[in-house]
Amino acid sequence: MTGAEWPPTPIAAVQQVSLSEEVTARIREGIVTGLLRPGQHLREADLADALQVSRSPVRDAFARLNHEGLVTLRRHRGAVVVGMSAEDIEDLYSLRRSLETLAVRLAASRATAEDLGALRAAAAHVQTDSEMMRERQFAEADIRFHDLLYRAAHHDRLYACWSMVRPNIFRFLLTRNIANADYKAIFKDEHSALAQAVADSHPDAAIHLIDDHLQGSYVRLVRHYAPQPEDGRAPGAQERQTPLL
Amino acid sequence: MTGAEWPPTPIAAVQQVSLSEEVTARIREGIVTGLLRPGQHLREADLADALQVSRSPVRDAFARLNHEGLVTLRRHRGAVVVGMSAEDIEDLYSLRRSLETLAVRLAASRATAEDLGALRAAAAHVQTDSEMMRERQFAEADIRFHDLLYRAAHHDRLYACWSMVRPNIFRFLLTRNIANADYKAIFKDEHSALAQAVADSHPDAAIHLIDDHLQGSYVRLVRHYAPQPEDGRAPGAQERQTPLL
DNA sequence: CGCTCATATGTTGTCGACAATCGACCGGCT
DNA sequence: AGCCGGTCGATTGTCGACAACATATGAGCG
Repeated sequence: MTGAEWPPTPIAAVQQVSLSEEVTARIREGIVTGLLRPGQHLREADLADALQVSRSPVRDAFARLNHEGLVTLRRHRGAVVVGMSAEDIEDLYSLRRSLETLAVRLAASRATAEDLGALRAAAAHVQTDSEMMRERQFAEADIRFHDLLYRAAHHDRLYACWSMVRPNIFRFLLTRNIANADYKAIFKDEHSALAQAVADSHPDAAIHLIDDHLQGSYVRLVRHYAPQPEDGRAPGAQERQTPLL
Repeated sequence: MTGAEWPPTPIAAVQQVSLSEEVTARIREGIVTGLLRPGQHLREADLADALQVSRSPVRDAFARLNHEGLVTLRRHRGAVVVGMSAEDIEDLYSLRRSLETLAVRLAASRATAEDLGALRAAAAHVQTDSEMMRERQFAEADIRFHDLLYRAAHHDRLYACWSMVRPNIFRFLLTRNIANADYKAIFKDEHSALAQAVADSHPDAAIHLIDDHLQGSYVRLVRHYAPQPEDGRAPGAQERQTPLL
């Protein structure tokens, strides 16, 4: 009994999101969906105008997105949306493998009953309406499962590291069309097996599974990378064509 | 030829530090040295007054220190200096092992000649005036070596993760009196061997060395933890006795 | 006497404005 | 013609003030 879940009917606590977090989410959304293109210069005043807020929350959002690696922040020169190169995918996944290996090992010993239930539910949720899911929902479901995996590790700093990686993975999942039927089946099976290994407290098995899972995910991502045309940073002349948000 | 080092005489570029970074460094210094005690409530206005700046840089600093895990930030309730529990040490070192294992593996293949030179110099620097070094300098030298190790990996996001861990390790090194002659010799030997393995491009050997090195460091830290009296968060009544900075 | 509700206080979140700084453009000199 | 220095516009970094929120305090009631 953790004492945190009451009443039994899971009424989600109204999350009092700060305006900064809201702005951060909006801009992040714009970046991961591709509305804000790589190489595009983001001006605080413009974003503040577009979002009807002051520059302070926008400034705060830039700092957070910088920590997440979605924008680069140069002194007195503002924020620039970073591009996604093959090296980025490689770095992201090498880091993710290190982090997630630790996560599943810890989860295998620290996960509570609630954690395991949430994990199984997330893995099953992909199964239930697997056919009708659009790319966006599929990417969200995938991210959600791995997020629960990290949460089950009960390691705040590890989760903070994952929070830096997560938006980038989400961005990859959205831009590469990763959501076809084969992948869905693969993900469902692997997620379920992973949840089972964690539930059974078999860290070695779980580590092996997450390693294969991430390796496969990485391979599929780089396979989809080559046909992707013109993903580097824009030439610079046509940066301001798209509206800001 | 990287083209970044000229003239041959290494004139350090004057680093234009933002006021926010300066404030961040000051407060971080106060926390790691123990001037700002665990559990102490930090008010933006007080810090701003003490440092003769506005609240904006202090606010920015709080956000950074929150990312580093040195303070916790609660909505409308400000920042609180976090304590150092045995679980923190365990979590920090489990995370550090994952990160640094990846770092040395990458460094073994990506390190440039300059990286290796800096690594060897840092390892040797501990050797040269090993006897006269005070705890503070020793801790700085240790951190500096590992920092160079991460830099040699040329993995920005990995380095960002290390930047979150680093201040905490530094804090541990300062509060546990880790700087006696034996430890110095151990660190010198292990750092040198590590630098050599990286220089020889032997990732497996380097991984093994870093694993042992961190394991030994962890054991020494927890050994010094027990005799440490009253390190948890203060009872709350005597929080404001010490001056702010 | 204990509990609930309204008030009060202090702190943070947000805002608009000023000033410092950076990059670009232009004129003058070698 | 090429290079250097000065000036200008644009953008960010910092500031002080206001408003919103959370907690603490005290009165009223059962």
